[in-house]
Amino acid sequence: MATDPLSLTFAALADPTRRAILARLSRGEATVNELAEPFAMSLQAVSKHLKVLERAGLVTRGRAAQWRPCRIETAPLDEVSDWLGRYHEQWEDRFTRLDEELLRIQNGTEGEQSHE
Amino acid sequence: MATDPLSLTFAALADPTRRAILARLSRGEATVNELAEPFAMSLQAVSKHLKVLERAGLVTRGRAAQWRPCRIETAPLDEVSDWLGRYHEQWEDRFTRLDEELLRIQNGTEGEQSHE
DNA sequence: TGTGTGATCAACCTAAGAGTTGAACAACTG
DNA sequence: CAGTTGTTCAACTCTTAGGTTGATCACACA
Repeated sequence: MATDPLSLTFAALADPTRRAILARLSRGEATVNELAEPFAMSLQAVSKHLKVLERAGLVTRGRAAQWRPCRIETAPLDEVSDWLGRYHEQWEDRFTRLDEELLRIQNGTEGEQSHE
Repeated sequence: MATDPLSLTFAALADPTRRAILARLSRGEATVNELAEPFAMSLQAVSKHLKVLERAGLVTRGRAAQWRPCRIETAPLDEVSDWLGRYHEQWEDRFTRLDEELLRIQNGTEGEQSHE
């Protein structure tokens, strides 16, 4: 797998379990046990998911006695948002170009159109 | 891998090559050869990347003689944007709660703070 | 000090991702 | 028809992701 930050973030988000963990964490900190409770998988599996989220910077963990409270971090999501944003501009550009093309077609500059 | 739409989209985006392909396609349609040209990998590898993008609905392909022109599709990116958006609201909520907490601390309602 | 609890580490399995090469298919072109 | 070009299919390798179980570590508490 690619190890650049954006790829790590996207990869971390490409799993429903991990997205559910983030959803839970967005409502406040939680321990590994609390996070694992809703899932039909072992605690160790959830721990691994947390590691993936941690590697992507989406989660940080504190230390309180034998607990490791997990907290969501928003910075990587901001990066995703930025990335999306750049595309959104380009979509608009693209739509603009499409509009122009449609105008050309409507003006009869273009020949017949396929129906695909 | 998970096969729900959002997971497919995130997984497709979790690769720099595929994001570069999308960047190229956002500037207009392109053939497989054109898309493969900048990369130091075989044409077949790029073809596989395109399949991944296609499965996620990020790319559709036409047919023109022996060419298969690729076109970017924005719908899945909109889904990502929606997903992010839901989180963004929650961040704001969270920041609001943090602000409240900071106020409480500044008012001396809270005891000493750790420096973590 | 021993014991229960929270969490991770280690080893293992299976499936899938990402790349390769070689062959095959599809459509234009001479 | 033969050859060339664009693209995909098939088989193979290598690595990693995601899950399991069992052992271990870290801390609290009686």
